[in-house]
Amino acid sequence: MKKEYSDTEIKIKTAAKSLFLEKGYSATTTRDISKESDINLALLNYYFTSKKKLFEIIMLETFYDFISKMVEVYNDEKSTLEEKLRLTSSKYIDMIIVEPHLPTFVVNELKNNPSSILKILKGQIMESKLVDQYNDGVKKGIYKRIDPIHFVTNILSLIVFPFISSPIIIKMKKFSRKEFNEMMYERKKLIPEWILQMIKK
Amino acid sequence: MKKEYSDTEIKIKTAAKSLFLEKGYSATTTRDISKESDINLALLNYYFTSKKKLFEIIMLETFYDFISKMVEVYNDEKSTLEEKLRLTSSKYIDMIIVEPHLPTFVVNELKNNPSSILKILKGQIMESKLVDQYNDGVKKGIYKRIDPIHFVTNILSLIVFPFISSPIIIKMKKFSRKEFNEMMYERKKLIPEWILQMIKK
DNA sequence: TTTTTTATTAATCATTTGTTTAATTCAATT
DNA sequence: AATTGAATTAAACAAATGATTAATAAAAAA
Repeated sequence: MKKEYSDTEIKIKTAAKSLFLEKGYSATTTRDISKESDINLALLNYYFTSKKKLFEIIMLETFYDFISKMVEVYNDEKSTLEEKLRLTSSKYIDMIIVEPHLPTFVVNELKNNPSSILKILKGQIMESKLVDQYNDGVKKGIYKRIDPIHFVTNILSLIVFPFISSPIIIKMKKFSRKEFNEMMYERKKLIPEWILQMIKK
Repeated sequence: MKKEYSDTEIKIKTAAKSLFLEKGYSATTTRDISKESDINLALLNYYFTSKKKLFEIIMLETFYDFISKMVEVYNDEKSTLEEKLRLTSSKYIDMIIVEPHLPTFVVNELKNNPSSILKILKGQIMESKLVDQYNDGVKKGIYKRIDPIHFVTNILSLIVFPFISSPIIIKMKKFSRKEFNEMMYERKKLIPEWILQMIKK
């Protein structure tokens, strides 16, 4: 299934990913990529046929990584709901701090490439162990009965949106990037607590 | 202060806004705009000097509208904190349902045009009546003491992020656009309740 | 070593894109 | 009616861009 990439291909992909993440598809030129990866311009088409195709490969891989990080935790058999919340919050915030352009890239380029890429999602989240555990809690009468989509949406919203709106937050609070990250580290602990308060009766 | 725009200028601006919102700055060409607005290509530069300048005008106005909607409610003298939450939630969701591309556009193009546009924000939110009311609640011991930035961020996250991630939600739940909107109408009521539960001791 | 295949390069092509020019039409002013 | 300035147009320009070609170098197979 997985393709083996040569050194040159990896160089191209690495540079392309970095540029696509930072500037988006349209604002990134093939010459940008060739320069950044230090390969000849023609090699891009030689290996990846077109800019579009190259982008699709990167988009797919990136989105897959983005979702996997969540799905793995959501489907862990041993952990409780609360532990899953803590782990998701922590892992996601760590991941995005390392690659701050990730969420904007994903949500932004997603609206143009919907169905084919979004197939990855099928059932992975709405039929996860986490949602089961939430539904169990509802049956037991400890959690409120609302559509689990709200539960799942809220988790992601509280984790991801602050990164997407980081320019606004940084301006409002006169934060440095470091201070902003500290705010996000704080949220690692806070978000699971908030989510629990939201669902508890 | 406010410039009077001629018919032609309005036609250009309307078309340009629609296209910029949908496809972003780089993916929108001046010929797209000229076609969509049914004006001669040269008129774009005649009235707005350059694509860049035109974009900046639209970006500024759009961001201003986006923020004003919030700021007006946040600074209302008569309403309680709870009423402000309900009104914000309701007005924002209504606004974005009408213009679904708005949030993605704002957050996405914002990272390229930071300081000059973000000046609008200065103090408008963090020194608002809403934040005062939150701080009062903290002093009275009814709300938890956390940095109000979290409070403000959470409101916006729960309202706006679902729209940004609508392709994901729609795919996960096999929603139609109509069903998705109904989910968002549901959230009008839910979000203020959630926020209160998050801050209450 | 020779041959064949693969990888890399510089140059070039055909479009696209933002912008400008010069001519023309339209509207207001004298 | 004649004149002036603004608005509009078609055509063109120069630069940028995605992609291809034909030649060369390197590696693998014979």
